[in-house]
This record gives sequence, structure tokens and C-alpha cells, in this order.
Amino acid sequence: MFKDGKKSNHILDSLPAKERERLAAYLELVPMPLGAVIHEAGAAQTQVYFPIDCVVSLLYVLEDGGTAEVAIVGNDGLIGMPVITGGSKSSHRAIVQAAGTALRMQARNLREEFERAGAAQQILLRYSQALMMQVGQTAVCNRHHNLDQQLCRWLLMSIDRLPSNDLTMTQELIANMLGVRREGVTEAAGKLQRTGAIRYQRGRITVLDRAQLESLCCECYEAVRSEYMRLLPWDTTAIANPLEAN
Amino acid sequence: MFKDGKKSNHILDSLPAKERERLAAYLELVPMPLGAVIHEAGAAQTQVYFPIDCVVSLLYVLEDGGTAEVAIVGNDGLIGMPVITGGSKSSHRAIVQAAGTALRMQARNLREEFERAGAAQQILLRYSQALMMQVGQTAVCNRHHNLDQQLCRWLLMSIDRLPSNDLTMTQELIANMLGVRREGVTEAAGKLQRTGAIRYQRGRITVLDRAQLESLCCECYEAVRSEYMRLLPWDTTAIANPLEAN
DNA sequence: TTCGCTATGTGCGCCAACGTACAATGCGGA
DNA sequence: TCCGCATTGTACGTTGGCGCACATAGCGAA
Repeated sequence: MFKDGKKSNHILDSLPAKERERLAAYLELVPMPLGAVIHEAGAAQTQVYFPIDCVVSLLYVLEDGGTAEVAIVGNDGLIGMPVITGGSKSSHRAIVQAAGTALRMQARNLREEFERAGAAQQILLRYSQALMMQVGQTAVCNRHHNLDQQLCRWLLMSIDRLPSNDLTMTQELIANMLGVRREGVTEAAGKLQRTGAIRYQRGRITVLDRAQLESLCCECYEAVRSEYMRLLPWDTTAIANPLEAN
Repeated sequence: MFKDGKKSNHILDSLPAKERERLAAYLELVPMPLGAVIHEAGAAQTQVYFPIDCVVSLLYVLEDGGTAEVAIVGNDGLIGMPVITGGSKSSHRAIVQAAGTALRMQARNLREEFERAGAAQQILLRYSQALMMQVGQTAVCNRHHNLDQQLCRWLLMSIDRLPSNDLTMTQELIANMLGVRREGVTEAAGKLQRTGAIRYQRGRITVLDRAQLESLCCECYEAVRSEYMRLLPWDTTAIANPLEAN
């Protein structure tokens, strides 16, 4: 779905040629190393990032140090919505969960493009709705679904945004994202490995049987996926007139 | 905080006189009866609502009928963000949790005002950021905090958006909102009643000791409250130049 | 090769919330 | 006044995830 072989960002790809070229002048390809904190919670965001082949998590950090992921962003979106919405700061830490590259630009340049009220504005607004839905689904999933299901959802959402089926990620880090114990992840991942759905060795996870993950997963994965497809049909033929595509 | 004695909606109040008058022509005062479904999940939203003295919940309904609230909206916000963001439909059911009144207008009229790119656009975008933060905090809270804490948060958020400290609400309905068992709410509410924080009788809850609720509550309540204050300083003196108020 | 560190495996008691069942209570209408 | 129903109270076994403790196993540097 999000995985398309092309190394690009769907938000940028969806723009008409003129807008895309205008933004291209500001864009800079930057490496996104594993674990890098792209934006700290509460800090003003001066730059925005369009992931190409990396995955970034939006994480909330509690006073006691506990963490919980509220959303995953890959080449389907961008990091830096508060730049658009005007609040400038976010309450969430943006941290690189899978290394790769992204296109970066100054926040003010994106803000200017948004204010032109063209296709970019339309697409950015739709993305904000998609992101809101994803965050809401995280809330629902946290309430109602068990760790096994949530791990499947998380794995699927992650590899959907990456060029391969491999993740470089320890169980400890996955536990931080899901806001659960590391031992719980070990147990859930062990089940998946025994049934052949995944394989893992010391910080490297490979999804072997995607269909099995989908069948074990809760409905949240598909709900978010289909809402992203509805709101952001990044297939360029479908985006011709996004307003009709609702 | 949100509770100010005035019967009004903070989004509308924050608008400069010209914008407010322009919108006033489209606004219609409507009753919001308890339990009314203002918008069903997946249906196109043709009207938007600015609550005055009612509270509306955004609820996600799972395939098995389970529910979970993702956000609470009162006179601090509006129902109908998808109208602005362009997706038109929402995945959440909007249901009246506390009866009262709201101002209603046609979606297209709000959309037009948004497209003028004036103060209304700025405020609506900031509201979308505040709402996003609230939804994210629901996710975090669902993951890390127990029912006692969540009930306190829920009660505080609700009465903050109402003119009095009374709620007409059965424990059964609260359980639906929090996505937990009714018996669990009975137990948690029983504790609060024994310590004198609240009083309740058959579908009517009165908050007696707000400070006690705050002390029993998790950090999520205050985190959301302060983010709303930062993004939407609806005190008209503070809103004079919202862009500087970030 | 060996050592040291990081990652994973496993076991245990504990607790919050669950599902279920049923009792008690109070409000409103006949 | 009394009945019926919605609401609240209580109990009991089950379960998923927690906190803790410690064992095992790979990988990389010396």
C-alpha cells in the first residue's frame, strides 16, 4: 500500500508539478539515523521533514519516564504539522524508529506554501485529518486490544512505510513504543516466530508472512490504512482532483 | 478555565468583530438533547456545531460494538473539523454527552470563511492542533493510567465545559465513554463518593471537591488543559495577536 | 579466544480490569 | 400506592499485563 518501490514521499508526489518544483528549491536530503530525536516535545519546530525511506514515531513522554507512541509517520506523511497549524511546538517527541533518509525544509517555507492556498494546502489539511484518525485509533487500540494484536498492528504499519520487510529494532524499543514491558514483547514476538509469521535475531526483525500478521491483527490496522487511502490517494491519477475523491 | 459564566463559544468569541458578524448571519441556535448523535461515523458532515453549554463526545465504535471516546468537545471547540480539512467524513461518532445548546451552521459557510485565510483560519487551525493533542493524550492515558485516574480526568474535563458542577450521566454511559465495564465505574465512583469528592444519585453526578479530583487525577488532564490554553487563549485581550501567543 | 555488554528467554507473585451473575434500590407512571 | 424498570451494588473466578529477578545467548572489541 504505502510501499511502492519508488523512493519518494507521497505528500510531495501528490503535488502538481508547479508546487513541487517550488518546494524542491528548499528541500535538502538528510540522513535519519536510528534513534535520532528530530523534534523534542515542547521545542519550537524550525524545520519539517518528509520521510523517504525511514520511519519516525511520535512519542509522548510521561513525567515518570513512561512512553507511548501516538502515531507512526513514514513516506506517507511529514513531521511538523504544528508549523502549519500555528502552534509551532508539539507535545510529542519525534524519534527515528527506522533509519533512512528524509527531505528537510525550513518551516517558514512550508508555511508560505500553505498560505498560497493551493494544492499543497489541500493536501496538508487532508494529511492532518489522516493523522488525527491514526492517533484516535491508537487510543482505541490501547483501550481494547491486547499486546499480541497491537504488536501485529505495529509491525504492519512499520513495514508498510519501509522499502523492505526488515526492521532494525530491539524488543526493548518496540516495548517503549507500545508503552508495555519488554518481556511482554518477547513473549508476543516469540509466538509469532514459532508460527512462522516473523523471524528475529538480536535487533533485527523480518516479516515472513504478512497475511498471518493481518489475520492476527485487530481491526485498527485496516481502519487506519483505508482512511489514509481515502484521504490521501497518492496514486497520481487519483489525485487529479482530490476534492472529488472524498 | 473553560468555564467562564458567559454563555458562548470560545472559537467564535476569539474572532475579530468583522469575522464574527459575518458568521453570525449563518448561525442558528439549536438544542442538543442528551444522547443525540450529531454526526455518525462515516457520514458526510453538512453542518458544523459550536457548543455553548453542552458537551459532545467523539466516540469510536468497534466492529464488536465496543466503544471508546477519543475526545471531548464543549464550548472550547467545534464539531466538524473534517469540513475544514477536506475529508468531509469522520471516523468518529459525535454524541451529546451533556444536554444544552449549540450554534449550528452549514458546513460550506464555515469552509468559505476558512478559505478567506483570515483570523478564522488561524483559530481553526490552532483548534485542530489542540484537538490532536487531546486525542493523543487519550491514547497515552488509556495505556498508562488506571480507571480511578481516568474517571477523575473525565469528570474534570466534562465539568470544565459545563456551566455547573452537575452532570446528568449514568455510570453505564461513563463506562461506554471510557471503554470500560460499568461495574468498574461503580467501584471507582464509589470511592470518590466515600471521600466526599463527588455525590451521585441515579444518573446525576455532582462534583463537590474539585481539588480532590485534581489530586487523584493523572497528569493528562493538566497537560491537555495547558495546551488548550496555550493554543487558544480565548481571553479576548490575549487573542489580540494570536500569532505571538505561541 | 575470551571477555563484556546487550539482547532475549523464563519464571514468579501480584493486581487491575474483565465477564458473569444476581441482589438491592429508587424513580416514575398506572 | 404499588409495580416495573432503570440504575447501582456486590461477589467470584479468570486473565492479561506488571514488576522483579535472574538465566541464557549472541555479537563485537581487545
